[in-house]
Amino acid sequence: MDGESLTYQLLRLVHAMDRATDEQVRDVMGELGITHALADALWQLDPDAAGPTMREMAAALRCDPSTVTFLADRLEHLSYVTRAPAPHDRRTKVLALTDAGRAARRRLVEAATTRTPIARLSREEQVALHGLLTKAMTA
Amino acid sequence: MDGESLTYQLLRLVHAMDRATDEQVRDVMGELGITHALADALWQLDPDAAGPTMREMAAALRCDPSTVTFLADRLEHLSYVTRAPAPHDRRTKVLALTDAGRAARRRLVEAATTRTPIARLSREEQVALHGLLTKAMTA
DNA sequence: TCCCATACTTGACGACTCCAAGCTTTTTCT
DNA sequence: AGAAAAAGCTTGGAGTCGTCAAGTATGGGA
Repeated sequence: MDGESLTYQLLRLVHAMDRATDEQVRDVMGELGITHALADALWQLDPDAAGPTMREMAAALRCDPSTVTFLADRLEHLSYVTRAPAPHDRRTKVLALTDAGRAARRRLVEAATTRTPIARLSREEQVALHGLLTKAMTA
Repeated sequence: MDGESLTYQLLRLVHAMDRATDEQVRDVMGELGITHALADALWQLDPDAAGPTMREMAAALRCDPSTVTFLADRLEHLSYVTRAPAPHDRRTKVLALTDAGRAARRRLVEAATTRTPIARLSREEQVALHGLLTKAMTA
């Protein structure tokens, strides 16, 4: 196995792991009445920090701002988030989790972290994995 | 950082790495005239092995068989794949890369493997990463 | 032969995504 | 201050993606 095909194998493994985790969480998304894209958006909302603006959410999701409008509409309708104009700049809308949204996000994170293939690794292995991934992503 | 949030961090890292790789390849997909889903399908076609049937492709992509019909239509129209009935069972259609398809796939794989954040790791680190990911995925 | 399972296709519908255009609010320039 | 430019969000249109249900053709077994 030469260097190129090792990287190729790693790409496949990373992709497979990401998809496998998604698949394990599908039933929870169904129970919450949300889709994959909505779950991604919920995932971005930190329960303990100030909510992002629409534009910041678009940057985090790497999508068009108008897509965030579409997603926020649905999350708001489900009462998982609120969308309020910022006091200092009324052009921007700030997204914030509701209590129901926090509960939904908690269920999502709980299911993902317990069911992902990563959970099968020991703590030492997870620490090693964290080191390698962090190095690759920040180098 | 407790065990749960370590797993959470790892999930974010794996997801971020998968997305980062996609993003680095976007321009190549544009040049090839294909979308993300079509690139995924092309990625599944082994240039050195017998092509899969539509159904096998659907299983590999974890999607509905009718979606493969849709994707194969476009790949065939772009002259990247052929779709021929299998001789022994004319119900099944076998997908195969054309020369142009092989070239397109090579460009895709080449761009992905050289631009992915994983490529920043040394060979030893990649081997370690491969061991950890394989263990998680097969355990 | 008749029945049924398998493989693919088609049509319908909803979800996702981008782009271009429009509106409101803020900032900048004169 | 007033006009112009910029920023942020929303709307409308189009194309892609994905599933489900129904239809067609082929293969296999009673």
